[in-house]
Amino acid sequence: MKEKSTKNFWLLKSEPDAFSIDDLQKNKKEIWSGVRNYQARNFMRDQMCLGDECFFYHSSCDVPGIAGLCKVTKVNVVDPTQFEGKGEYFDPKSKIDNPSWICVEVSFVEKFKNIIPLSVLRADPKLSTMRLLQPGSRLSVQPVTEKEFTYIKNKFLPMV
DNA sequence: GCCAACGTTGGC
DNA sequence: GCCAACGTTGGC
Repeated sequence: MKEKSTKNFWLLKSEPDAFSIDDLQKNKKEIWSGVRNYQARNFMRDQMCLGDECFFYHSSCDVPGIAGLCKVTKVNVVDPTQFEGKGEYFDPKSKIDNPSWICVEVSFVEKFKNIIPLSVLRADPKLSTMRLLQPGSRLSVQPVTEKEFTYIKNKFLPMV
């Protein structure tokens, strides 16, 4: 695993009430803890590489959409919240010497002046195959193709 | 607040 | 290993 030398691209969802792009800007970096979905974990554990670029997506809010950019600055991070007994993300089945939940650390890159709303992404036929836009796509960590990533940056960033 | 889609759990 | 019940996600 993690033998790829090319850069990967991702979309990370967060509820801005809990943790927003502003929080990431303030903190500079953050451990992407609390993910409790195996598919999402597998992406982080098996495929994310140092330097991978990520869209920071705001979900469950007034205007869901892409709020900014971050990048992967640490891999194979043991999610500390799985061992926090009283915490929301405690996992009694996880063992200290064989942790179930592995994540990454991401660092702030850029906050867009204006969010790129989900509705606007959805209105672009060129993005119709994007994973985020598929019905019932709930994965909080999901891959984005390089094509999609650069297309979105080129199309929207001059305006936002 | 509704609800559809999806993931997880647990009995059998 | 099936599948029903339940919980969660997240847009609207």
